[in-house]
Amino acid sequence: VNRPRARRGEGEHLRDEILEAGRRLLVETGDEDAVTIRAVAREVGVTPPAIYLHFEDKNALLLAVCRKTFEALDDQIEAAAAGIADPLEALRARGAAYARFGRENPEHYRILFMTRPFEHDELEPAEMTSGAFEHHLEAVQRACAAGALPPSTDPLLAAIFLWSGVHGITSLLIAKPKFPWPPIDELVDHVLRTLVEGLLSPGAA
Amino acid sequence: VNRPRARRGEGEHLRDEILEAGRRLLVETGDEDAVTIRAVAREVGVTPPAIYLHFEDKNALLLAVCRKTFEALDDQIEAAAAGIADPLEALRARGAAYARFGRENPEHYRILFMTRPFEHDELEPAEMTSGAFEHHLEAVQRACAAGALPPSTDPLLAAIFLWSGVHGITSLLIAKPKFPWPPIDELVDHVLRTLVEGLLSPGAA
DNA sequence: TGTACATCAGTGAACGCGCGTTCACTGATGTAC
DNA sequence: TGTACATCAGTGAACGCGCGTTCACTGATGTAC
Repeated sequence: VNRPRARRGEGEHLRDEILEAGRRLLVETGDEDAVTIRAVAREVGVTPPAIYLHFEDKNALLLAVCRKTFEALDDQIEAAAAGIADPLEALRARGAAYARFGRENPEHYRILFMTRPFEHDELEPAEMTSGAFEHHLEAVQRACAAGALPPSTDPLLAAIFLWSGVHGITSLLIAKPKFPWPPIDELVDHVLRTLVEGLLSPGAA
Repeated sequence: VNRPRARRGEGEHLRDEILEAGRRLLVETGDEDAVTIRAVAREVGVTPPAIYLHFEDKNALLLAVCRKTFEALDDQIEAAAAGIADPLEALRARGAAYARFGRENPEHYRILFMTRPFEHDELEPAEMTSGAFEHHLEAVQRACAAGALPPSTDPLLAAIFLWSGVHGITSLLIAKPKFPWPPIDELVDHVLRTLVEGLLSPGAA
């Protein structure tokens, strides 16, 4: 519970340490409720009131942790799809990256997509997602423009369909770890392919 | 905080009242954490220690509430599919009933499918689901037997695919109420139809 | 029919705990002169 | 170069709260004789 005090201009440094400690607590305890002001302070090696120098309250702290995580998710998806020319392949790669992120960071995924929205979050709708959904929608639109999806396809509906499908398997794997799942990699791959098949069917307007 | 004491054999009556109060708290507060021993006792009109006459601890109480809810979900799905001859229609009707349950009982759905599994739950895997997944799997197998799905279909994979797809849209609607969803009934219907289209595609082995 | 007594559903008070948040403060860092 | 002083990143103690759980108890209900 001892640590060097920051120099004059280095208040921001502690802010970063606090965020990182919040992230670490989430990962190590696997419990959103474990991220308390006091636990974070303990983790950083600082007294609880020091947190308030950098965050208005507990909610603001959690919100900041989430925003950081959203950026990481978006980055990983963009990186996975970069350089893939075929638009359907790109959609599958994006979905695979999304599912992988969820399985590698289950507690972050949980807080992003499986918990009740925060109380005072005017930023939920779009700002909060750091544009990840917009990027996804654009990828679907590119597939439509390339003629890779049926002409009757509504890009927004198709994008939501894919998102909810990938989210479905990702979140079930997290929520029901004891369910007798078949081999998980094959399962996720099968789901991704079958989802895209559904979009390709001319029956689904 | 006054209520008539139960007669000799009527201890079970209070047990039911406790479960019902737990369910009500979940619905009214919309917060799993609001279901505390003390809050339930307050709701029933009894002192906290009285809860322990009927449940070993807080976990056992929550578990009992969940089991009750699982039964309700299973019942509603079975009722929705009863009397539908066409096996694909039956699958769609089951999915629609599942999604409806989630939207009408968001907090129950959350506790059933979106929260961390409890600590000492040897019953998670199958007993906990009250056979709901088994019933779903049987419905898929009937569709296979009737030749309504491609012969290469693996019933277990197909059942998980449908479950995760319906769960996906259901849980996203609950977790992201502020997202600019298109009209919800049409959206859910579209997702259900497109999921089944995916299964029908011969490409998805 | 009457009475002593066992049963058992529930009470009331208390325990120790960790939480979010506040407040007055301290003491090293950098600056003005 | 030296010193008084403002700044500001943090401390330490305390607040009131609700929680899960325990323990010794009470008092109406039903039963044995």
